[in-house]
Parts: sequence; structure tokens; C-alpha cells
Amino acid sequence: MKASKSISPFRLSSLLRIQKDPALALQLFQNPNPDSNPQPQKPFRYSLLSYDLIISKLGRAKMFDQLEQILHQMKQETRFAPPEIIFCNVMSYYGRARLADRALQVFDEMPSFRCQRTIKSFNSLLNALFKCGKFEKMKKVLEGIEDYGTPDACTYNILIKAFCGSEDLDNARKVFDEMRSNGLQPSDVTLGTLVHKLCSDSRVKEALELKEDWERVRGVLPNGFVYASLMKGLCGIGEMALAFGLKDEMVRKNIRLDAAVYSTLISALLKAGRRGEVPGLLKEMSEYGCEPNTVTYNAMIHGYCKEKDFEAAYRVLDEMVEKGCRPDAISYNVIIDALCKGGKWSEANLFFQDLPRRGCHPDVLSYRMLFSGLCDCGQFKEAAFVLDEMIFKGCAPHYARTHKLVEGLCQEGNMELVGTVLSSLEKANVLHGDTWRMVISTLCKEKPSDVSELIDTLAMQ
DNA sequence: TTAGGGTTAG
Repeated sequence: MKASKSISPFRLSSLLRIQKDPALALQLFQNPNPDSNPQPQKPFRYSLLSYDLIISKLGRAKMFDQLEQILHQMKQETRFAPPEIIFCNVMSYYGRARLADRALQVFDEMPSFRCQRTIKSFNSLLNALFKCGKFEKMKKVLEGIEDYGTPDACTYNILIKAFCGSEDLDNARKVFDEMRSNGLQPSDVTLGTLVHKLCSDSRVKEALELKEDWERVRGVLPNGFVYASLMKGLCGIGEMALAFGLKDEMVRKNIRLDAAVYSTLISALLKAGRRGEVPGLLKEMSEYGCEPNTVTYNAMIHGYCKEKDFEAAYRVLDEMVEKGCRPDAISYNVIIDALCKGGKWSEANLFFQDLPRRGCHPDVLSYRMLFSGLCDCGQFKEAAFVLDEMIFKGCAPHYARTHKLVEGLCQEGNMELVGTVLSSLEKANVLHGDTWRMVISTLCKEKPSDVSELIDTLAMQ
């Protein structure tokens, strides 16, 4: 039998780059020569690029345990010292996943990878802590900033964003002043942060003035981030014509239009009942070489669901898959919520059960929406089943809904299921005193003999 | 993918 040729490190990185499925990419990384005959004697020499690619794929897919394994493997490599950017990215993934301790751990371990920490990785850690809401830890980390370099524009932008997010505009202003006194010019990123904050506080007029001033006085050219925030703010106060005017301004000034700008406008059109204008906008988007992404499709799904046009929403979902754009939890949650609110609880339940086949794992909101919908539709048995599963998956339900479920079951006289639900809630530590009192009061009225049995059952859990 | 925007609900 002819021996098959082993894959080269270069070939592996090319294959990893085009593999969209992170699980398959990991399989490929772990076993780059599955058909090799005989099996190679020497261990595979992974390139730094392959490490970078697999780490980014696992990070984006939130496959953190596998990512840690790859990091551990990379630490054993003696042929190279990994570049700082890999660790910056990993901290960024952990920040987005609200895993502050893991981000801190990565930062602490960088020297053991023979990687020097500069202000760049310091900024990544700072931003990860901010995303996790760990403001006290941010302060503590900032005390040691001198060990890693001088704060740069990125450091200041993170701090401005953090103070804006915690409504501490005085400190945001102080950081801004310090940035300038240290000779650093505010950038389009700084502008984007401030405009976003003003718009989310409904101070759209001030945001527009700021954008004009910065462009005229400081020469800061607003980018797509700035425009998308302004457009959303304007649409929110009913000034859609002005929002569309900003899009024209972007074209005039040759500022790159992107999917976020169009997603904002499509969402606004649908909220305003101007569905007929959406296809034209999609066509224009395509003419500017800009493809719809998951957010654009989600805006359409939401708009069609609001109109109870579920067929159109399903068509968008199919189109996404056809075009290689992966639906996310929001795509599905919007449909589940709308089906429930439209009384189509059975269809919502079936759709929910179908999620794993569609390659999507329900999140806490998927469970809460279905659970709430089933309670609202009076489908208490189904709701109890979903509750059990969501608690098992570690997703906490809202008190008002669980109370309504138990109340519904009490009214139906299904005390056996009440017992099961109460023990599930107790196990998840979300059994509220009012719910408990309501059950006891119902039992005392209807079946006093069952009270001690229920207490015994719960005591045994 | 060291910093900034756009889609769901609550």
C-alpha cells in the first residue's frame, strides 16, 4: 500500500483558516494526519499561525475548556515565544464571556509563555475587567500600570467608556482632559464612545453637535460607529428622515457604509411599519458591496414576527443559512417569543425542541421566553417540564413566572406537580417565600391532609 | 482579534 503524504504545517493552517465549524477545526488540529499510513513517528510541528487560528476559533465559539488545553499545549512549545496579540485576544474572549478571573489568569501567566507584557495586554485585561463590571479590580490593576508602559489612547478610551457606562460623567471628563494633557489626541473611537453615550441618554442633538464640532475643530472624521449610533438615536426620536440623511452624508463624504448602518435603518423602517422599503434598502446595501449579517437578518426576523408574519420570518431564517450566515440565539429567541405571544405555544415548543438540530443551543432567554409563554398560555404542565430542564441547565427563571406557574397548578388541583415544581425551585435556590405561603394556604383550604406530606417531600430533597 | 456602533427581552 502506498504511504500517504503527511500534511505540512502550512497546509494545516490553510485548512484551519477555511474551516468554519470550530469543533471540526479542533478535530483537524488535534489529528492533522488522520489518513496517514503508517502513522508519523515524530510529533506534529504546529506553526504559530495554526495556534493563533485554532485559539481564535475556539474563543469566538466560547469553547473555553478546549481553548485552555490548546494554551497548555502551546506553553510546552520551545521553538517560539507566542506574540502578545494571542493573549490579548484570549483576554478579550474572556471579557465578552464575563469571565474576569480567567482573563486575570491569562495575564498573570503570560511570562510563563516567555511573552512580555506591554501596555497592549494591560489594555486587554482592563477592558475584560470592565466588560465583567469589575470596577474595583480595574482600579487595583491600574495602580500597577507603570510596570507595563505609558497609558496610550486605547487605555484612555477604555476608561472613558467605563466611566460613561457607570454614569460617572465627571470622571469621564477628567480622563478625557488627562488624555489631552498627556499629548494624546482623542480619536474617532473616543468620539464614537461619547456620541453613543449621548444618544443612549436621548441627547441626540448634543451628539450631532459634538460630531460636527470634532470634525470641524479637531479634524476627527466620524466613522460608521459614530453614524450608526446617531442614526439609531434619530430613529428613536422619530427623525427617520434625518437618519437617512446621515446615510447620504456618508456616501457624499466617501465614508464606508457597513452592515450596522443598514441594520439600524432596516430595524427602524420595520418598527415604523414601512416594510415595503426594506427590499430597496437591501438592494442598495448590496450595490455598495455590503452584505447583510446576523444582526441585519435578526432585525428583519423581529420586524416580521411583530407583524405575526411567521412565514416571512422563517424564510429569512432559511435565507441566512443558505447564504452561510449563522443564526444566533437572538434569531431563534425572537421567533419563540413572538409565537408564544401570538398564542402559538405548541409551535413555539416544537421550534424550541428543534434548536439543537439547527446547531443552536438555547440560552437563558430562550428558556425564559418559552417558559413565560407557556405560563401565559395556561400550559402549566408543559411549563413545568421546561422549568425542570432550564434549572438543570443552570438557567434561573423569573420569580413572577414561577409564582404564576405554581398558582396555575394549584388552581388546577395538580398538587403532585406542585410538589415537583417546588422541589425544582428549592434545588435551584429560587423558591420564594410568597410562593411557598400560597401553596400552604391552598392546601390548608383544599387538602389539609397533604400539607405534612408536601413538607416531608421537600425536606427529603 | 488591545478601545467604539447596529438586532431580542427585561
